[in-house]
Amino acid sequence: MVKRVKPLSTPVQEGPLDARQLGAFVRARRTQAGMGIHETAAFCGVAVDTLTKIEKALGDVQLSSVLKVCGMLGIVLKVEPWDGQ
Amino acid sequence: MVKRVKPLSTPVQEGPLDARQLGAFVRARRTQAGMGIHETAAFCGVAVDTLTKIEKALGDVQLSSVLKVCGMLGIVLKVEPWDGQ
DNA sequence: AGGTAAATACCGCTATGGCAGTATTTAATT
DNA sequence: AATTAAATACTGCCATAGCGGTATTTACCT
Repeated sequence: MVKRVKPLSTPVQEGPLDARQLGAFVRARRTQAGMGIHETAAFCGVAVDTLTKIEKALGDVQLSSVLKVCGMLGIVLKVEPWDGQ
Repeated sequence: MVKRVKPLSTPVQEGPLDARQLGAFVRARRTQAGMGIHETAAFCGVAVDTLTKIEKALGDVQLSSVLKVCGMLGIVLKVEPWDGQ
């Protein structure tokens, strides 16, 4: 009777990051960690609304919110260098 | 007598991306392209204020603004996969 | 199918990001 | 040092992101 969060598989990114892909990564990471939305939002220091918007790519969000969530969930963002490293 | 934009070198990123590093990448990319702030803001479809905030990491910005700027300048953001690709 | 927890939807309220336009300061080139 | 464009600073307005709290819906588990 203990309800669990169904873990999603890590998406494969091709091309530059967009909001939808970012959301997929966040949701995958969260579910793989077995965490709920409310729990995770509190853990990351953002509102449930905000985390939902990130995961579902609804509307817009602040960069700081994205960085908070990625930071707390251990999602590493990289800029691909356009010249030799 | 034609004033030029002084090109900055591409920064080296270590660790997860933060607002300051992102700004450095954007400014490096813009100056390497020989573009001014006003020109670039218009080209990217954001206000001068917004581009300045991104480059100097002042205050906060919308994710959509960041993605617009990165997209137009050819800056590629990647999520580092946490399991085998 | 029923019970239970997670996810989503809804509600104002407040804070602030985004914008255009202009004025001012800074800095690159001769 | 003078010139001229780029960069920054300032102003006000509007739109909306962020928030907590609660209510509702969805979906997992036995």
